[in-house]
Amino acid sequence: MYDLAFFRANFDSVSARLATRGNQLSLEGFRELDQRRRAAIQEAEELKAKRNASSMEIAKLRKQGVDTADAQQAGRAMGERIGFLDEQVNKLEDEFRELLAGIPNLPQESVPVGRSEEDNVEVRRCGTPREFTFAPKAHWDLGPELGILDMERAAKITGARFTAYFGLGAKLERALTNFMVDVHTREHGYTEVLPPFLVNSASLFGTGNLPKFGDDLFKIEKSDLWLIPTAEVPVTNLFRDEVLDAARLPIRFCAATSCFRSEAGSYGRDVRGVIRQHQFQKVELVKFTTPEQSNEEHEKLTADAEDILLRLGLPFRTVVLCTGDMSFSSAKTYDIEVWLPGQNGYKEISSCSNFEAFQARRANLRFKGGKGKAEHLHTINGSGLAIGRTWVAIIENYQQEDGSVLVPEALRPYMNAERIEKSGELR
RNA sequence: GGAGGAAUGGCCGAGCGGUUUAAGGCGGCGGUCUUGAAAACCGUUGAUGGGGAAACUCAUCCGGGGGUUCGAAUCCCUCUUCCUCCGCCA
Repeated sequence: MYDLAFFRANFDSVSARLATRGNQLSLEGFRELDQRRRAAIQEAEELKAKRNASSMEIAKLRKQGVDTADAQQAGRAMGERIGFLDEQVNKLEDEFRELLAGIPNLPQESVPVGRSEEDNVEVRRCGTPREFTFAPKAHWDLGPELGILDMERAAKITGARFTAYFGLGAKLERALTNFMVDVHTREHGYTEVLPPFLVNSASLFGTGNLPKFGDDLFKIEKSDLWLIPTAEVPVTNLFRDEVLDAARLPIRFCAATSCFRSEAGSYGRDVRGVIRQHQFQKVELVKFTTPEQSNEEHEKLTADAEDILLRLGLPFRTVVLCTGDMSFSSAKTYDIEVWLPGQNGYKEISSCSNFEAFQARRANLRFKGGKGKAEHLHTINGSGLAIGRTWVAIIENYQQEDGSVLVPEALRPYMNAERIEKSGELR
């Protein structure tokens, strides 16, 4: 979100750059609205100044025992007019807020201009997809065969797009979470945080999910609480309405949470397996930085996420999203895509974005150096990584001809097993 | 869930209808003194919006929202959060 002064001063350039995202801004009415707002403010404030002076006068006269009925009558009339004008100003400012809150972030200069996924640009590729000497299976076949994954029973107890894990399958999910959090906290300098999984709507406004994208979320009935779609929401809002000491920046947080998404409008996409679920686990990385630090910290955060894939020996590629494919709040986004033999292609496993001051303005996140004024900080976040999709990548990439799955070296201490084999527990 | 108490600037804290134009302290910043520092002393201090080229000036802000009044940090209503006690409970 932009503040009004910035928007007013830069309307034309903002408008031109937003066009590259496929957004059309209508200039209509904007200047006229602005004019009316300022006129109402001016008249109201002049009247308020008058009323203040008159009240002081009344106080003085009454001390002297003079009758002030006429002055009080005049004051009452002024009060009525002020009330009317204040109401006008509030209405106009609400209109502005709504207008400004609905405008997406500006893409950085380095973001390729494009219209869809097709126009994203690959920036690097690591590891080589394995050559199988047999036909590799997809996880939706392999998981049930191993007795570690049951989607049908999960559909019974809850519904479509939910799943249940058993035995070493459940343990693999837990091992991945611990492994990722350990690497990020011990070696990448992040502080672990365990936030609430439910948030209020002010938090969702802060990250840009509300007011436009409420349909993607699950809401708790009869309350102002929503299930988090990602840990980004509670963690980014930790410092909402606060002014942080510049010396503390950058602040790096790492949070493992469940995530809940309604997936409205994704019918027919990724319907098989556990690629797209209403509930999934994710380790999220969130940074608060100064404007000067943010690009470098964004690159580092992306590398921190990639490091998990390197350690697990999973092939991946990283793409920079084009202007038309970026999310509402982002100024620049890298997607990391892992190789999945079951799909014979790369699939998104992490999305790392620099939001610059966009979320900071909405959530009123500020920092202050020694002498200067408080200014909005920059926020960055990315998955490090999505647990469910990493689970899929391991099952599919490490499958053996006999139907078992080899556990990657890095995970063995967490699994206390070298291999996932058929379990008799689930029939 | 019940009964009480509380919320004031970056922090602590006074004020409880009209010189509050929010006291005082801490912290921060600047200065005096000092070889330097500390201490002491002096000065200074927030946010948002309007007008102005600027100096500056006006308005708003005492948890949020509403009300009473010529005038509200102060009185009334309401919501939120925190504290104490009781009840229930991982």
